[in-house]
Amino acid sequence: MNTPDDDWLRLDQQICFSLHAASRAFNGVYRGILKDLGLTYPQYLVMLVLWEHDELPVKKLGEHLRLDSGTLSPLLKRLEAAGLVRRERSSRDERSVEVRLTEEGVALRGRALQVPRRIAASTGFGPEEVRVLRARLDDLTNALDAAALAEPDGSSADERP
Amino acid sequence: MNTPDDDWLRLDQQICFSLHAASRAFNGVYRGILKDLGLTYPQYLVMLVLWEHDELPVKKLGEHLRLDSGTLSPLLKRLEAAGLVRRERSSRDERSVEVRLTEEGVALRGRALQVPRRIAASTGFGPEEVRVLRARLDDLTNALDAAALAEPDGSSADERP
DNA sequence: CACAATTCAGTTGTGTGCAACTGAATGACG
DNA sequence: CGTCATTCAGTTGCACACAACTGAATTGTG
Repeated sequence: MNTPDDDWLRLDQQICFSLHAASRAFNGVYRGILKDLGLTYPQYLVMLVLWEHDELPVKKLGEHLRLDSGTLSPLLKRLEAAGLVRRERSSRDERSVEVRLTEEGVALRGRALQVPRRIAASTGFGPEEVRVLRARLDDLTNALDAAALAEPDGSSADERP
Repeated sequence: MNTPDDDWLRLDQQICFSLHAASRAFNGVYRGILKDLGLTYPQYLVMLVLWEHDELPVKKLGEHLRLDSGTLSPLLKRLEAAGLVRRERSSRDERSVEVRLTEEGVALRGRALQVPRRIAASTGFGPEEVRVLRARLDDLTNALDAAALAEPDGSSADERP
């Protein structure tokens, strides 16, 4: 059972495509539902974090979402333009920018409460299935992240002083 | 255990984030490995399809990958600029454009054969685990696609005057 | 205290992904 | 045969993602 290279390539096509497609399909379903709130999917992710924390520096936000400032900065500017968040440099540390919800941003949470319900209704997934799926995806992410750290490319690594 | 709205929102945060993060982590691992081939992840997906079919109109390519011309046209132009594919309008149907591999494109397959092996090595996933994961992701995609069709949105539609 | 290394947000450039549109070619139908 | 709808690739505009960089603030070290 050697599983020749050709078969591996075919299999890779399938898994690559499956994950890519699943991600985009998920995005698409949320897009339709979030349109009512005037949010994109990544903006919704940011708001979910802020509804939990209420006030957070950009750095922490990025750690929660695994996103860097190159993605977050313009995104937060758009959320600010929409009146949902306010950004102000920390007086403690002038390098840091605190992101906090406006009243409008807090109020939006009320309307967002129906989103998970609509998603669940759309997919027919119950809380248990969601939990299982989430666990598997996290396993995958952890494996991939570990792999990315272990083999950043070819050779020249040296990441942790 | 009625699972109040607040808990649903928290759960939604987790599954949203998990899928989003998994997709990006996957992308990141492939990015590192595909850099050697000079391909991006979506370009690799296109090449995988072409290695199977050798010649395909843009339309069919889009059906295989669930991508539309808005995404494929510029991507294919880049692959053409890289010398991997050639695009020529069909003589049968002047609306259609046939995409076919160049010799270089065909040759790249040889170097790509090591990609799945390196991915597998990076993640420690065997063929069986890959198959199971793929099946779950396809289930998810099918559920989400069906949901997207069933509930395109709700209000301002007006798709065909 | 001075000065180099680090941390942080932001900017720039490239490559998707998708909606909406354009324009050319084909097909359907009276 | 002529007109109108449909099909197809391509373009435009917007919003991520991410790498690489900038510039300001802070920290660590001597």
